[in-house]
Amino acid sequence: MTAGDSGAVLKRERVRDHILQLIESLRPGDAIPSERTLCADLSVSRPTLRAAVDELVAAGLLVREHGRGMFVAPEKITQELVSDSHGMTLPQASGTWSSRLLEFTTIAAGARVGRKLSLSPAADIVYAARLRLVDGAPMAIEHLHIRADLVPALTAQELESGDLYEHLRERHRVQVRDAVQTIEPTVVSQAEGRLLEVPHLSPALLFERLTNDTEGRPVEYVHSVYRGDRYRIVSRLTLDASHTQGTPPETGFIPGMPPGTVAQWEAAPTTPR
Amino acid sequence: MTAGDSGAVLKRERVRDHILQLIESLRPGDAIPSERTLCADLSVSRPTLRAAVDELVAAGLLVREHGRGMFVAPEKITQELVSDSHGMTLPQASGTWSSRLLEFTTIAAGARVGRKLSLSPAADIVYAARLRLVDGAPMAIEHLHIRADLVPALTAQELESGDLYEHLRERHRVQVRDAVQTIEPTVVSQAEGRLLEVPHLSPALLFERLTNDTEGRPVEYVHSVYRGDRYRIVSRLTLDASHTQGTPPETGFIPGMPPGTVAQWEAAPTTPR
DNA sequence: GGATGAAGGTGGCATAGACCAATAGAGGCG
DNA sequence: CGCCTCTATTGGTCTATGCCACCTTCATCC
Repeated sequence: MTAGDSGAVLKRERVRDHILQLIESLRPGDAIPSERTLCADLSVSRPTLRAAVDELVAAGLLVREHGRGMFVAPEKITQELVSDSHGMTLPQASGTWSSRLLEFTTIAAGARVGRKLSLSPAADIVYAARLRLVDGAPMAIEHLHIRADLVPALTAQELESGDLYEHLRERHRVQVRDAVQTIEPTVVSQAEGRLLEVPHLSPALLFERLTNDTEGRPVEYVHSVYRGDRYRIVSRLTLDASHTQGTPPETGFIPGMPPGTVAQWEAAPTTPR
Repeated sequence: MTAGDSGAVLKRERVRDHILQLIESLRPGDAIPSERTLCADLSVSRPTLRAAVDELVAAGLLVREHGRGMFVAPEKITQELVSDSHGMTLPQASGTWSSRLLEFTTIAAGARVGRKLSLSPAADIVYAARLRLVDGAPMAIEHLHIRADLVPALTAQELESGDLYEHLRERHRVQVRDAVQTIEPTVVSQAEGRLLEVPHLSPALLFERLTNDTEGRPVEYVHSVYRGDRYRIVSRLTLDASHTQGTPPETGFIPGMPPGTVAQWEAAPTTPR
């Protein structure tokens, strides 16, 4: 009995559902049987079982601990949305942020970054990689690329403490004004997973931000990866009159965010456990 | 030479980097050597090579086509941020949206949904699952839960065409006013992958939205999964005076989104190919 | 000439087995 | 008694191999 034995009922799925059932009968933190035990119970090979477990780990339902075993994940993040009848209190950003500098050099921009910053590929930029932590726990990896000629005296100290934008304004006479930011989902690589202390291929948010100063010059290009299990974006949407009373376009409307919507953002690290 | 031969340099990583290099020398759509060929070239087993490729597929750099081969992904979504020096034109939402109704029933709310909508678990809700398409291509799966007593005459037709909020207002006398929405990264399940036509475990965005009407009553609870390779969130951030001149808080600031930031959203499906 | 179908290549799924690395616990030694 | 080491267990990685399903191609047949 191998892969494609008619029916499209993958062995992985059967195994996954079995473990899922197992999880539901347990509480967060409880241990589940070892890989080898489950293999025997379900009559599947270990790679197959691991493939099934991989899904559950990626989905955040299970955590693995090398040498110890597998455990039901402490919380399901999708169960956290608060909505207390009237006011809708947001779990406002909590915890104290800190940074650990991973790298800090001045290098040539290169083609890709140069294009984004409207610079020659040979122009110097300050490149810094920071691990951002909340209450000591890793939350994000930030890759900053800043025009070197604008901040010739930028120090490592300034990247490790305080608000970078404030340092830019106070010490370097660079006043940031606006930015364009894109957000998309991604998964963490092995190296990123190690830094963020999450399993390989865990969901994450990828931010790309291009910041301009008051003169319209591109100042920095930031590329960040935020942990998906601890970070979420919360927005309050208000449907304005032009939409609720006007003629909404049949085509081109956006289900996720209705047109004419005014949004207020909060980006909040969610508290663990 | 097996797994942990000192050095922590995983074979997978070496293979991945090799393929990455290969990708960079090619253009989108180009084919890369077959799995078996690469195995021979790199002297690794096929499962190992597949594990490396899995990462690249999950990251959206490579696409696999059963029976045909592996190809460089049509676009690298991380290369699409536009920034034309002055105005910053956004690749505004394009394409025409349509819906395919997957399910449409009236059922009891249950504990979880009931809690979100401030209803008794036994109260009836209209549940609808929709596949949202852009120019015919799957973009998202939406699970809607609407208070049944507010929309007793909701039809399948209304869920398949036009703006739902408009139908609610015009036909059902329900005027939506605001909503709280959370966005977090996730990965698609096997079933979701099939519907969205993306590989299993691909990155995706999970939206949860709770919508209220003008009287403050919760109307609908929506749970949606958007393709990560075709959908992204674009925001324009403006740093206001209170931040650029005031005293930014040392702790509690949010790197992804500076405090005092005014954001204007666009949620844009990215064009394929 | 156009449809048919067999062959070979490709990715997809699964197996069995091996060794490494991290952990926890049992046992021995000081 | 306390510390250490040794061992069993668990997850982590990799190999080698097989079969299946899908796609393309090309030779064949009508």
